[in-house]
Amino acid sequence: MPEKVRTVFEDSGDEKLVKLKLSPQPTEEPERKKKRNKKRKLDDSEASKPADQDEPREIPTPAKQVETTICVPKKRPEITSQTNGPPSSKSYPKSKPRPFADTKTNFTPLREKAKALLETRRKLPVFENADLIRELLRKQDVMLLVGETGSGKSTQIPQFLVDEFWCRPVPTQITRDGKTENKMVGGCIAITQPRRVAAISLARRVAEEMGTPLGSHSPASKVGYSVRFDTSTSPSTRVKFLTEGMLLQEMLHDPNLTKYSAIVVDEVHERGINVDLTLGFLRNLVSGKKEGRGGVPLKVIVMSATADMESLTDFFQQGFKHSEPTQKAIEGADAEADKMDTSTPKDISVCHIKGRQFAVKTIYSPAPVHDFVDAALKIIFQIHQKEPMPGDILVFLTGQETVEALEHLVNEYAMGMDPSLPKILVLPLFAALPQAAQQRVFAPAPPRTRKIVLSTNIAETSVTVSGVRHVIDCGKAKVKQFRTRLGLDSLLVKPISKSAAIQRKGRAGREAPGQCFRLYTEKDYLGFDDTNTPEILRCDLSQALLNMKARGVDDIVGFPFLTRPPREALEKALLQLLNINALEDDGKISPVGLHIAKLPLTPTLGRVLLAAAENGPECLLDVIDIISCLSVENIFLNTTSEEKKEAAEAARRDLYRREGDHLTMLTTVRVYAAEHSDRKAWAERHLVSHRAMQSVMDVRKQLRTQCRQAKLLTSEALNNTSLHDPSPILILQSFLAGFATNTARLVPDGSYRTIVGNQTVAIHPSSVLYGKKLEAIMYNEFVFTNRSYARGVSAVQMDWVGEALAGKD
DNA sequence: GAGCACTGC
Repeated sequence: MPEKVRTVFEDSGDEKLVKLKLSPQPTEEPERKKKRNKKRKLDDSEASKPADQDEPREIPTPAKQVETTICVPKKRPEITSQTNGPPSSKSYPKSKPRPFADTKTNFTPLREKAKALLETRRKLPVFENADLIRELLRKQDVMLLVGETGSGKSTQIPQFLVDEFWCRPVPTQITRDGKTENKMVGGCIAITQPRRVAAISLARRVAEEMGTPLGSHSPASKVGYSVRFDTSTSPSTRVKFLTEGMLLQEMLHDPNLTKYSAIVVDEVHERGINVDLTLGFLRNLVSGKKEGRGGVPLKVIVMSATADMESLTDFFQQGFKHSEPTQKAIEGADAEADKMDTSTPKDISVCHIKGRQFAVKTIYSPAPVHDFVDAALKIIFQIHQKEPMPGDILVFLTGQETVEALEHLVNEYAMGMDPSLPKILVLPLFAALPQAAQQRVFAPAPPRTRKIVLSTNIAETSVTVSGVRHVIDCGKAKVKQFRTRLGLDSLLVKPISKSAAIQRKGRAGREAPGQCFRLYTEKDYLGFDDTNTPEILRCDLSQALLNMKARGVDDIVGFPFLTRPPREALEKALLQLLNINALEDDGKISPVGLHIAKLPLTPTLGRVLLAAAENGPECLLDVIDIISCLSVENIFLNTTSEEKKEAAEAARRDLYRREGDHLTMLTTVRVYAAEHSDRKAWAERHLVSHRAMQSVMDVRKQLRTQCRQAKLLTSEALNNTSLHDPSPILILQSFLAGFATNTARLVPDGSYRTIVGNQTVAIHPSSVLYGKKLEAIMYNEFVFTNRSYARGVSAVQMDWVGEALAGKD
C-alpha cells in the first residue's frame, strides 16, 4: 500500500472533534431491526420474511441513559409533570385487551407473540410518553412530534391512539347540496410514509405487536397498508399505513377523509412534494368548519426526525388564526380572540423524543478536499489498517460514475496490500444497479473480510446496511432541480445539507459506537444549509397544481404552502396546464383536466393518453404500452463492460425501431408480453430489466383498467389478442399533443435547436437515435447534466409540430 | 457516449 494513504487525517485532532454535540445514546435493538426492515427498499420478498427473524439479538450495554425531553405549551404544566411521575408502562395495558374481544378467530399464537413483543416495546423511548401523548390529543387536534432515529414513533404512536375514545366511528348527519345523509365518520388512523416498502414493513411490524393478522389475510385484521399496486386491508382495519401519494389519491375521492379519526404524517423532514401538499390539505381540514365530517374533528400528528418544528408550528397556527373569525362569531368574544394571537399555541402541542443511537465520532478534513474519490481511497485504507474487525465501511459518493471509479481504485490498491491484513470486499450500491447486485450489500461480510460499501445517497434514507461502523462522507450529492425559465431539469453535484450530513453520520452508529470521516472542513459544514431543499422548490409544479385544482382549490396563491414556491414557477405550471387544455381560460379545471388528474401520470402523459384515445382503440393501446415504459425507470439495463455493450446491441437489435425510442419501447412491451414461457430469461437475453418490465406490466394493466372504466376502451378492444400493425404517425402525433413544446429541429451545423426557445440540445446517448441526423425530434425529457440532453426521443416531421403548436392557440 | 433518490386506487 502506498505511503501516502495514511497521511491525510493522521493529525486531524480527533479529540477536539469528538465534542461535537453527539448526544451519547444507547441503542435499542428491536427498533433498529424494524428500521432496517423498513428502510430495506427494493425487495418486498425480503421484507416479507417470517417474523421470527426479527427476534432481538445480544447488544452491547449502552453508555448512558436515554434522555427524554418534552415540550408542551406553557399553559399546561400539569401535563408535563405527569410524565415525570411513575413509569407509564403500568398504565398501558388498561386499554389493551379489547382488540381481540370481538372475533372468533383463534389468535392465540398471534397474541402470544404480541405479548412477547410488548416487553421490547416498553423499552422504546417513545413508550414512556404514551400517556402524555394521549392526554394532549384528547384536548388538541394537532400535535407535532420530533422523534429521532430509534425512538419508535412510527410503530408506537398509532397503537397509543387506536383505543382512544375519539378514535371510534361517530354516527353523523352530513348536509351537502341541500341533501342530508347519515354517515359514520372516523374510526381509522392513517400513517403516511414516503416509501412503499416502509409502509408495508411498518404495517407488518405493528400487526405483530398488536397480535392481529395483517391486512387482507383475515376479515378481523386491525392493521393494513395501501401502496400503489398493493393494498391489503380488511373491513376491520383500524390502523393503515399508506404512501403519501396514496393518501392524496384517497383525498381526491373523499376530501374530508371521513374514514379517519387521525392522520399521522411521518418522515416530514424529507419534504417530498407529496408531504407538502398533504400538510396543506390537512391544515385546511383541521382549521376549517368540518361540515363535511359532520363536525367530527380530525386529529393530525406530524412527525419529523429533525427539530425544525418552528416552521410547522407557525404553519398550523396560521391556519387557526385564519379560522378565528368564524370562532369569534360563535363565541362573540372578539377582544379575547385577538389576544390569542400573541399567546402560546392554543391548538397545537409539540413533543420531543430523544432517539437511541450509539455515539459517532466526527472527523473533519483539516483542509479542503479537491478530489474526494482520492481522499476516500486514502481514508478507506487508513481505517482498514488501524481499526479492529468487525467494522464495515460505508462511503457516500455522488453517483454511479464516482462509485465505479472508487471501486476500481480500491480493488487495485487492495491487490498490493499487506497479506496479513484482513481481506477487503468492495460493494457498489446505487439504484440503477440490478437487484441481485444490490442484495450483496446486505449479506454479512465473509470471515476475516471487511465490507466496503460505495454508495450514492440511496443509503442515506432508503436502504440500511448493517455492520457499518465507519462512514466516509464526501459532503456532496446529485440534486435534480427544475429550472422554470428554461423548462429543463438539471442534475448537478451540490453540497449536502447539515441534516443530510447528520443522517449520513448516523449510519455509523446503529449497532455500535462509530466514526464518521467528513471529506470537508468544519467550516464547510457550518456553511451547509440546515435542511434539504424541499422538493416543491425543485420540481415542475404542474402535477401538484392540477391535483389542487381537481379538488377545488382554485386560488393557488391562497393555498397554505409550508414553503411557497416562487410565483414564476407557479405561473409556468399554470401555463403548461392551459397549454394541454387541462384548465379553462378562467383558471378552473376543465373536464379534460379532471380526467387527467385521476390518472397516475404526469399531466403531459395524461394528455397524450387522451389524445391517443381520439385516434382509436389501437392507437390508445399502443400509447398505453409506451407511457407505461416512460413512467418506469429505464427498461434497458446498463451495460457495464465493452463486450457486454456489444452483446446488448446485438441482442436488442430486433427491438430497435428507426422511428425512435417510443416505437422501440412499444416493440419491447409487445414482445415481452407475448413471451409466455419464461419472461425472465427473455429479459436477461435481451439485457432488458425484468424488474422494470414487471412494473411496466403493472402500470399497463392499471391504465388499461382505468381507460375501460372511463369508457375510452371497450372490453372487446381489450380482449382482442390479435396484434394490429402499429401506426407510428398516429402514435407520435398523439405524443405531440402533450409534447409539442419538447421539440427541436436540425440546424445546418448538425446540432439540434429547440423549436421553442432556440436552445442547443443533443440526443442522449441512451437513445436509439443517438448520433442520427433528422429533420426534427420530439423528446420526453430535457435534462442538463454535463450538457443539454434530450431523452426519450423520436423522429417527427416539422409540419406535425407546426400543427400541434397551432392547436394550442 | 451517459443514468441522485422517491411516488401515484
